Amino acid sequence: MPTTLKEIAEKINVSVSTVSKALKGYADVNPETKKLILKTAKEMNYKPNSFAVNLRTKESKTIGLIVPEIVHHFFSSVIKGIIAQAEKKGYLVIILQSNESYELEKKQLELLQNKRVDGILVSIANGTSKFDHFKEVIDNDTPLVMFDKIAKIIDCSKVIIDDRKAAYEATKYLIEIGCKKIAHFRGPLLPQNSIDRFLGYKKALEDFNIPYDSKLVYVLNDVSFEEGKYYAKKLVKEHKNVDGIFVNTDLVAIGAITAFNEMNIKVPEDISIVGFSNWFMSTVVSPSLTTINQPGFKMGKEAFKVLYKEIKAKKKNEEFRYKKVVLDTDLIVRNSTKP
Amino acid sequence: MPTTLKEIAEKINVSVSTVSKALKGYADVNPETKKLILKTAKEMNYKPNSFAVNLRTKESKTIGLIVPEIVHHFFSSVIKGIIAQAEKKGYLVIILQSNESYELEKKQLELLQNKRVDGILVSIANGTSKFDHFKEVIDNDTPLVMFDKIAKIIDCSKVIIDDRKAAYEATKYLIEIGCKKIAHFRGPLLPQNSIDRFLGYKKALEDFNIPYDSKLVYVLNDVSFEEGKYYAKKLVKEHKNVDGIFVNTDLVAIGAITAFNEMNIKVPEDISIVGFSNWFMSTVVSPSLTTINQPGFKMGKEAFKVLYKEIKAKKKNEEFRYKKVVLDTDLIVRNSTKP
DNA sequence: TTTCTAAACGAAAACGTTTTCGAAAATAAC
DNA sequence: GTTATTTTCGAAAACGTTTTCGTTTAGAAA
Repeated sequence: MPTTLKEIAEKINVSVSTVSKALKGYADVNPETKKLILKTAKEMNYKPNSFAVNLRTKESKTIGLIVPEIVHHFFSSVIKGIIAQAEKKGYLVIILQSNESYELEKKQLELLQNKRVDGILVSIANGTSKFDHFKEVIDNDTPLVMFDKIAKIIDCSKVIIDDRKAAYEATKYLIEIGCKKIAHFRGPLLPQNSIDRFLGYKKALEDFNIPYDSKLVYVLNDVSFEEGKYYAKKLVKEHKNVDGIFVNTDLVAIGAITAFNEMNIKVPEDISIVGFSNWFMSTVVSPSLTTINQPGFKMGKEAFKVLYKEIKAKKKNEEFRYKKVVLDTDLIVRNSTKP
Repeated sequence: MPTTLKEIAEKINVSVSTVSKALKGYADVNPETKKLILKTAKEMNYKPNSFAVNLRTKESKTIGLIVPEIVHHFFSSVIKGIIAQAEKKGYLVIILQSNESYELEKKQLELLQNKRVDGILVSIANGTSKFDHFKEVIDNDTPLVMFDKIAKIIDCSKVIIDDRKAAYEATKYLIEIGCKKIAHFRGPLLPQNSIDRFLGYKKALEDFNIPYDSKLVYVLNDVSFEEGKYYAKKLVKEHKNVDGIFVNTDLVAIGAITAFNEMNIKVPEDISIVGFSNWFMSTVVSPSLTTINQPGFKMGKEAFKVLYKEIKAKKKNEEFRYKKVVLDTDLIVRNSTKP
């Protein structure tokens, strides 16, 4: 039903080639005929068939994106940034969610490659400990950029924050306001960022001469509100005099606050809490949560920018060096930490 | 670089047609040769070129999705549902956000059509008051399904909740617990769902013989936390003895609660508040928010299911009747309303 | 006049698949 | 042995572009 080059060509008695060239601004077409072609193309409401264009040019102007979870303040902010930046450059974004599962992640990576997207953005699932599926993508010459949850072992471009430094700052702040016994609710064992946040926490303790106690570190599985509640209760059962917690994620910290409220343990008077990510929710919870601001929207934009450059470079067969972009974070002090 | 049918064919001295037919399970190919073809295809790691398949079959196994905003608990739940259901059927989802803008929405609808997606899911922007761009899509024979924020005037399939009924229930509950003077923070004037919620509120007042006062209805613009705070303050300045508010959206209701907390107005003792949507945040705010549960994930799944049927029907040239799916909501009582 | 250059156009191949249709070979029916 | 049928295969068109390369024509240069 939609108009094709052929139909335009027949209507005004020129060849398909000439129509195509006129539309694409080639020099070897008479200004008069060009004008005529443009006019009739508009009249006939011509829209290039993207399927044919894709086949011919071997690119789809589409990228793939895999995130562990969509219903998540940080990731949805990243997604928003990616889509916004991609649209500026004429790219569309196909989104998939791995649900923190290695199997799904692997399958979806194949899906996207079979669809022949021009590039892939990915934030790695918690369940992923093998990384060959990423290597395959890179070997297949599909540009790949990792963001937020990355694999150190894989050689590709990355857009991240300095989790270790941010965690250090958070813990340091707890120490500075006078906390003596500081616990840590850490993320699962595998993801790089929960490792780094843990290391930042540990380093801060060392630097300020607070003995590190592995019993004060609790390992979360699904990083949920419920787990925050559960481990807060567990913490007060198992330890006395804990006066500070650095928590891997806001959602968990909020769960902890809720538990403390229920147990009539005063935040921040009895215990100070620092979260991570600056979810919107953290301004709303009572007491509001001191946390590390993690710039999701900006991370999304940056991630696409890096990917875009790789796509362009690959197209022109240019040399390309992998980039590592580290975004700034900052500590946002609210009411879950004593002054 | 990737293997093509031709390369397989040459390797084992059969024609391209035979290879294609073997791979697609046609009956007219010898079991022996079929086995050989399948084997070599696997060996050569053959993956069909989706660009060519798209061109040939005139379908992309991809749908488009336009939402007003991605960083939004309800919409991200819907997105999750859509992607999950689409993946089950082998479809991928391209996501765009209109930012509540008519201009963007229109442009993005064209974008998706030019990309020749197999179908489009859309939730209408607040800024949209003309609907011709949707008519065009339908006239172009692209399956279109609206969800949540729909246009009554456009004849197409829709997946919604009964906003009017839900709002009626919410208001009725406020009346039943003894509220006498009930305000309403309504959404913008254009979207159908804020109209319907307002009408439900009004009807409940009438049915229970509470005089309707238009001055108690405040019209929000961007439906934000800040607006919730702003109008809560405005409300207490302009009116005495308001003892209940039905708010268009949880986010706004939470803004209102925050404002009341700051003003030392007790919720629910002085004033009861009911929100709408059941954002996760509503369990966390203090006091937790009584609200209407709006099943986002399910709505996403249903919306895709309806679209899928239309795509199939169109492909087979079958007759198709537009569907209207209405999902159940329920009132969730928490602590922002007195018992 | 002849030769050369430039402008304008079109033929055709190519991208990789799907599917129709006809042909050949093999088998069955008579 | 002939005819009819089934099985198996491949040629070729088609999807709609893009782009190379050759051809024609007109004008400039000699």
